[in-house]
Amino acid sequence: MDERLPIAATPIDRETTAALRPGDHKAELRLWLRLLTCTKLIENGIRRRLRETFDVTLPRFDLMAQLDKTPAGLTLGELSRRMMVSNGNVTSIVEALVSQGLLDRKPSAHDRRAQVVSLTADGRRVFREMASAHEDWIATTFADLSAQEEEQLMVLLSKAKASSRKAFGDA
Amino acid sequence: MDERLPIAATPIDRETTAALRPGDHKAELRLWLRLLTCTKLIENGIRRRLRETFDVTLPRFDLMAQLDKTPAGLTLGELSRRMMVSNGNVTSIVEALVSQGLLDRKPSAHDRRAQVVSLTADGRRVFREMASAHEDWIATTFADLSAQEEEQLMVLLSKAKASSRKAFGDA
DNA sequence: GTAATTTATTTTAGGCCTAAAATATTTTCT
DNA sequence: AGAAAATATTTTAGGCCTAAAATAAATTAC
Repeated sequence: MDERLPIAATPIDRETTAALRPGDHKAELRLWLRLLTCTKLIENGIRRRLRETFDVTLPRFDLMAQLDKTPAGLTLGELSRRMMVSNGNVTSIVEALVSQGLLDRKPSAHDRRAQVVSLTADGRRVFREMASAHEDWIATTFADLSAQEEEQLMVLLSKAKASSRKAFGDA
Repeated sequence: MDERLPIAATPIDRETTAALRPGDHKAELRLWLRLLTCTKLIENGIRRRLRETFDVTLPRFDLMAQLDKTPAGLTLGELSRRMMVSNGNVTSIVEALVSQGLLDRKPSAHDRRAQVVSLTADGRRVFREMASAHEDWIATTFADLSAQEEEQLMVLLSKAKASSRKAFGDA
């Protein structure tokens, strides 16, 4: 038997533990799972409310939100980048919203490959109404966190975001 | 003009500000968007790596992860609840994995309505290999956060999770 | 014990999503 | 200018996802 000190019996921090067992990153795994659970929980809740209250899907709402932030309109490619979904996906969501009369779609002035999409007057009116309710639902979602906790969470998520970008590359 | 004190000029905390403007919850909205961005960033990165390295989809990996944690197997309903996706969705993912020989599917001993799904020996071997790489990718994702920051993030997300559950109901 | 309700799963219809290939246009290089 | 590379979008094939309806079996309430 090994007669040396029982190092595991000494309380040591997690970094050291990880260093002793190079392949063990259970803490990070748990963190990721919690992040995922948290997001899915909120996402599913918002999705349900949007459907029940306004009969709209979450992706369509999200796309409209991007356009509301940019009244001049966005190209499909920019929408794709900002929403972090594929090009083809944006094409079909835009198609649906255009046919509902909520979006306007016109060729770009400078680039004949590109199309600029923007909210119609009706789209803007509809979106603003939904956004107001949405904002309240989100507020309720975080109701049990203090302003300070929200701020801390914001800061930590920013770090996680930066770290992730570095890990996976911006491409 | 109103001659009373210019209350907005006094530095006050955000809670108070919110109370003065009942409909304003921009801070929570930004927090939610950051949470979503962070999750999508990691999810997309992991999805890409799983496909490139193991030619497997993320939902299939996630389902196998649930079963690896529970060697005795799970019913489809339990899988659905734990993965927070619909019943029908689980049905089709299980179908794909069974036909790949990675999952075993048998009627429940006590309940003839239910089916118990578990990893086959091959499925377990394949999953363990993927899980090891996955764990490393996740570790890299959070590499720029200290152990203390990870712990703080974990705690705050737990609070957010509890708050969300309360807001949306457990149903 | 039978009827009503609940629970587990599957099916259906439709929408979201990705990756990869195809098309059209613009930019860059020489 | 002309060829090559890059960019914007669409299309295609296939998988994920939901909601709602349909089955089938178990449980609950008379």
